[in-house]
Amino acid sequence: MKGVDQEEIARRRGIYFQGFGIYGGLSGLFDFGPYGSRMKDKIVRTWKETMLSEGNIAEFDGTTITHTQVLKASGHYDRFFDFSVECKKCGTKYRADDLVEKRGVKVTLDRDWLQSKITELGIKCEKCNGDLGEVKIQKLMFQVDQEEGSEPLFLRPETAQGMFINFKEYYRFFREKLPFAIITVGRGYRNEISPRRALYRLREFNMMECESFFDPENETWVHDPEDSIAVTFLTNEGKEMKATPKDAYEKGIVKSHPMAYFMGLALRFYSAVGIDIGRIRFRQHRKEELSHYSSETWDAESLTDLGWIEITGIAHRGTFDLTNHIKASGKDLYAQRVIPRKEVIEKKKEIDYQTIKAEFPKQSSKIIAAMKDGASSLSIEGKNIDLRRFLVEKEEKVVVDRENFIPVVIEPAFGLDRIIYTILDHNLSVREDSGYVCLKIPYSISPYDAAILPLMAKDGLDVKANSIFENLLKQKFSVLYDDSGSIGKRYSRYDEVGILYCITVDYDTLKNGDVTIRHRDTRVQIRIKIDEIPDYLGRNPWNGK
RNA sequence: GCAGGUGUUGUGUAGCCUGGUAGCACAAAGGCCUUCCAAGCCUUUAGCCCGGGUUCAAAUCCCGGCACCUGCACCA
Repeated sequence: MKGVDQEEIARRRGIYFQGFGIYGGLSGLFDFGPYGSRMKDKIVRTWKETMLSEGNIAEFDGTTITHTQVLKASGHYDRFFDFSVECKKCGTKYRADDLVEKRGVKVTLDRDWLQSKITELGIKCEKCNGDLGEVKIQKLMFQVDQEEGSEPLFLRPETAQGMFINFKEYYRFFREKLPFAIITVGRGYRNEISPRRALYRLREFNMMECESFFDPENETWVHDPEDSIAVTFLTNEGKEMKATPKDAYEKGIVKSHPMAYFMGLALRFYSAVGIDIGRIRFRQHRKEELSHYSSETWDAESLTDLGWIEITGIAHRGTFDLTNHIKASGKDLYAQRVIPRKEVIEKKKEIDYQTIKAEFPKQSSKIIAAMKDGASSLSIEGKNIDLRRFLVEKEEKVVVDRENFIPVVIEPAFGLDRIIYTILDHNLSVREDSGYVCLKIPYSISPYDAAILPLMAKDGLDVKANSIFENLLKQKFSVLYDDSGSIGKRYSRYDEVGILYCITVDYDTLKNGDVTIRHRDTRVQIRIKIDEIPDYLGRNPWNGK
């Protein structure tokens, strides 16, 4: 939101702030404070509820330290090094491997090799023809060193891989039926060259990822795409139109049914956490922007004071990941489909043990061993014997009703930190009359259920308020108690961190046993009985109004 | 990584050019007052990014480092 410095409020109010502050801070690393941690938790909970209510989605919680083989198979390892070289004269930066490759030379990803090739080929700056400097290595993944001499490990650059390599566990869990999906909430790590802009580009970030698996012959989700929320779709051909995910699928804007479905889920989730759907659009990746494995990718973008930022990527990963893990691990990560039952007659050649024993009673074991090794002849007692005559052909009926295939994957990946940034951006508003800031987030992601405030900290009001506070805590409500300063100041304090209800204990409370409940957005107050508070907070009757 | 800019209590900032007690506002804590939307008064807590140099004296000038911000480049 323009006019409000989100970062300043986040820092002052303990929502989020730069990590390692007392040591000067480190860019791209942010911590969540007392309010932010709780909000983050509730956003994650909302996301999980949205996803898990599909019925055929299950959770996975994997490690962040990752086996190197996984990243070699996934292709990350090869992109682990970025070789850059800079013009000494004008400062233009190039990818060293690109420069060499452009000259038709097959590239070896090695610094010294690239350095000598550049010298050998006499490659100069493309802009000013100046001399190029030293080839530098940028590591894009964080490396974890093990014992000296052994292979290093890496912190995962995405949470997805754990869900691919454990595909079979989930395939069994879902009793071998597709489609199903796996979700993970966790951290990923990327060594960004220049992480900046608060929560937008981080080196350690929170992701909520979903990997859904389909039979390529039936790429359909179990429910129909959302048809009640419309947003703008921007295609890679530059077309722009307003549509619901269902429309978009039916009109062929979005090719994949599940992809359209997940767009709808995303919209439902955004709206549940208070993101303004009017400031959301889906943008299709251009051909040259697509990852090498993807045939179709859509980003959900939100409009914030940083401009349009990507908050979710929905990518068609095809069979890329499972295929690579099958190759690299040699393990079975196939799914099976039922096909029309057919009987196949298989011809097999078998060893005729009886004849061998009858003809060569003493050498039979030697002959059999030779045949099992695949020998076609053997010399026994000076005579060369053709072993092929001991093979008899047999026919066998085999019933085939299943076949293997590699499932295709559609991945909706939500960037939690950017979603938090968007939520704050869309919900921080300035009151017109006072100029004070109010964070109008939904109750479901509000950091606390309510604040309990005595009108004044005397005449027993504080004692009464405190007993209400203790009582609500016992009933597992998340509440705060505050008796400092004037009542108006306290209301404002909780408005700014998005707490929806302030419960005030005043002089009538002592007489009548009731309190006032004040609504954050409207500032309207009503009176209810003390006993009714739990029920009221549980029902949240003000939500959505 | 390059270029430019910046670093002063919890937050926002003044002071730096021209060296001499580090100031303001808000926030926070304690008190007085106050019967519902950041009231007032008194009191208090708390700061010059780090290291070195120049100087009688450095927030201020010089050197080095670190960090952050913006642009460019890079990048899921």
